[in-house]
Amino acid sequence: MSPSSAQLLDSDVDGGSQAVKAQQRLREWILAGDLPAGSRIAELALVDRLGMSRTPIRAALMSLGQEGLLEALSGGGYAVRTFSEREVADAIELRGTLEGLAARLAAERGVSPAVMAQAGECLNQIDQLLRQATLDDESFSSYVHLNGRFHKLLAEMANSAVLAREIDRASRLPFASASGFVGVQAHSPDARDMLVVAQHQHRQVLEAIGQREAGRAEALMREHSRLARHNLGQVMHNPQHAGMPGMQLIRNKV
Amino acid sequence: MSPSSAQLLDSDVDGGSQAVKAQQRLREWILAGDLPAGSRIAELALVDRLGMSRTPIRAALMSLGQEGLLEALSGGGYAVRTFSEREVADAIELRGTLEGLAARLAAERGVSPAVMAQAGECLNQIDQLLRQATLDDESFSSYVHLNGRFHKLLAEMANSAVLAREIDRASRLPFASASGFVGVQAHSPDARDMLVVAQHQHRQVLEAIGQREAGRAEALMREHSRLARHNLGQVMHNPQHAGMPGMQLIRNKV
DNA sequence: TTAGGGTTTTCTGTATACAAATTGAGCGGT
DNA sequence: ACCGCTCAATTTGTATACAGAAAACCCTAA
Repeated sequence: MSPSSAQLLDSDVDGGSQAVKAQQRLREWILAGDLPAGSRIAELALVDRLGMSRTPIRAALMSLGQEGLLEALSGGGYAVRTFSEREVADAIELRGTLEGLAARLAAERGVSPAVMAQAGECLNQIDQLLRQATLDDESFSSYVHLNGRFHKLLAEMANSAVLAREIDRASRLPFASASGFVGVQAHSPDARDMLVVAQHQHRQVLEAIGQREAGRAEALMREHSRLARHNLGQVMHNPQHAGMPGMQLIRNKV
Repeated sequence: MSPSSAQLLDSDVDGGSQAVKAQQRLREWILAGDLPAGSRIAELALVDRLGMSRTPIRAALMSLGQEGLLEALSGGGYAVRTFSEREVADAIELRGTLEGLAARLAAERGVSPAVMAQAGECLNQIDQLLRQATLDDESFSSYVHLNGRFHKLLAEMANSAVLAREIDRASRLPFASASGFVGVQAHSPDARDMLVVAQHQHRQVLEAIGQREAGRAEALMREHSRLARHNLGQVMHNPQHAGMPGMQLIRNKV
């Protein structure tokens, strides 16, 4: 993985600036539920916990605010935001729509053989992973990694910086990301089957892009995001919410 | 208009905090071309020009960076960003896709009669405006205002905070916004005709949403954004680039 | 003349000090 | 008992001072 793109890897190596470090650690805390949701976050408390001055902390809070994890309060300051089930569903739909647009543009404009080969290799590795009848935790972890890589490649296939940027943004919310709910379903009986379906869609999308079938590529990518939405519904009706980073931020009612 | 949403109105009343003021004035300067594009923006120079300390200036720069008007440089700091014609086209396509999603969701979920009435009234006012055979500058200004209002209402019809937020974001880039190119074409001979076409699409979309025709609503909204793209092409091939705020940021070649 | 290296200068990132504003509690009135 | 007001304490927003790093510059050598 490239060091420039701070993926979902927690407690990565300490990023260059204090502000980046603060942003990373704060994001971890928010997703882990270590910060109370709804009430204002006192900056001075973070000064103690993070061991740095208010300046980089304020910068990090601002970034996380524009990222959507924090909401700006009227009187100033920020609070950890919570999401209704429908808001999460909308975020997934939004990501699916953007990825659909990327797939369509990729099909319309054509993709360099090198990138297509990379994506194909990525899918081959997933195929190899799914060859096992039962998957252990490590396999799921590998799948999450490969799946993220495939989606990232797909976003780059459109060769559009603005679109790639926006897809990245929409995938920032952990429950909206491409592999957000994969880990949650890991211990479900039909967990592997779901990955098989997802992988089939991956293949179809890549084929559609290769064949320059723009409409089909877009529709497939949209449908692909429905898997995440399905998983969301499953999870919300079962109290096994543990396992995913940002699950605490999804409030059951109201 | 609500004071909370800082629309496209330049030199609005001085916003509460210094940081907001800095953001507004910097945005104006960037869009007007008062800041050199490409090279690093020295914060100290802004301290002189804005008459405030570096702290709120840095906050404003960070916001404008995440807004897309500035790009973060490797060695730190920011530079005014420029856009290729294709990047602008992509930004328009992105906005159209998001607005299409909003229209589809609005049709699927249904819209309260109150909001539908507001949108209808908005279109009636546009109709009244277009009743004139020739439009003066004030009429175009009114159209821009009403058009922005309609698009904003449409974004709210989906009743999705995340989507509305993203549409607002995608419309921040002036040349990607719904009424970005309207003012440019104001003195074109077929300027009014184009507004007539746009208004027809407005009516069709609203009708589709009212009839719960989700697919049609989405397709119409996407097609509606193609008008902006058409205008982009027109403008890029004619050297009448003056008139629009952020036109300097679109580079002709490379 | 040009390339390279070292030095100086400027700039960004961070810490801290200060001011304005908001929140909360305590108190008095109805 | 409840509502409103005042005042104090905490908190955010801003200004400034400092440290490290990047960049520009100049000087030297080939």
